[in-house]
Amino acid sequence: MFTLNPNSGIPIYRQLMEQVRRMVSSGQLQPGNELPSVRELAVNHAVNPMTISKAYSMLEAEGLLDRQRGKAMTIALQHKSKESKSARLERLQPAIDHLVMAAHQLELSPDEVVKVLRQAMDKQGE
Amino acid sequence: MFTLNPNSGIPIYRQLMEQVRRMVSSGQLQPGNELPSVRELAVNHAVNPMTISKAYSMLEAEGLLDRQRGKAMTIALQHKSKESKSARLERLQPAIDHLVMAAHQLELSPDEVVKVLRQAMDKQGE
DNA sequence: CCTTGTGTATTAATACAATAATACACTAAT
DNA sequence: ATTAGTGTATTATTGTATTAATACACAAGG
Repeated sequence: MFTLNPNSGIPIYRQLMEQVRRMVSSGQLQPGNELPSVRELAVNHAVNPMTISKAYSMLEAEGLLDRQRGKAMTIALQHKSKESKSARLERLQPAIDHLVMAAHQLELSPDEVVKVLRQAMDKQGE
Repeated sequence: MFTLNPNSGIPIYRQLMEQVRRMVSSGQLQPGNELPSVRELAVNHAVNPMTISKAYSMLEAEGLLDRQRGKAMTIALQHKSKESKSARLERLQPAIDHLVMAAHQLELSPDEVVKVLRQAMDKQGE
C-alpha cells in the first residue's frame, strides 16, 4: 500500500506522512477509511512500530486522521474527500521541481525526460 | 550553482554530492575544473563549512574529485568528461520513479503530469 | 471474562546530521 | 615575509531518527 525506502535519506515517517496525504487528496483514502495497523505496517516494511506511530500521530495533530482508543486510525470525517485537480497538481510540484533540476544538471532535454516519464507511467500494473 | 534545501529531509551533504555527480555526468563540470570553495558555498547557502567539506571528501573518496593541498577541489582528471545519454537517463531514474509514485497516489494522469513537467522545463532561464 | 487487536507512553541506546569555534598545513600572489 | 585563500582535523554540543523491549488503556468478538 505504501512505499518506504530506508535508504533514500528522507526519514521514513515523513515518507509515510506524504503518501497518506496524497492518497487522501486523491480520494483513494476516504473519510472514515481505516489505515493499516501500526504493527502490520511495521512488519511489512521491516520498521519499528514507533516509527509508524510517529507518522500517524503527526497526521492526527494535523487533523488529517481521527483516533479512537483501541481502534484503527481513520481518515478524519471533516476532511474533504477529494481535492481539486489544481490542488493535487500543487502537491505534485516538489517532485516536478526535483526532476527538472536533475534533468538540467544532466543536460537532458524535455523530450527525453518526457519519453522516459511516459514509459514509467504507462507501467501501471507493474 | 547548486540548490540546497535544508528542509527537504535529505541531508545537505547528500544533496550536494548528487548535484556534483550529475554535473560531471553531463560535462557541465569537466576534468580539471575547480569547484567553489568550501567557505564560499557555506556562506552562500547558510550552511556550516564542514558540511560542504564532508560532501567534497566523500566525492574524493569516490574518485570523482581530486584534492591538492592549499588549492581548490577539482574534477578528477581520469574521469570521463561526459557520460552517454543512457547513463544520464539512469541517473535520472530515481527522480522519475518518485514523480510516478506521487502522481499515481494523487491520481493524476500521464497527460496532466507531462503538461506541468513541460511547463516547468521550459522555464529554462526563468 | 478473556483473548486479540487497536494506538501509545516510556526508557534506553545508537547512529547520524549539522553547528560552532579553533587550529593546522599548504598554495599563491603581493 | 606577509597575507589571503585552499581543505581539513578536532572537540564539543545539539537535535533528530530509529530501534528495542515493555507496559498500559481501550475495543470487539468469542
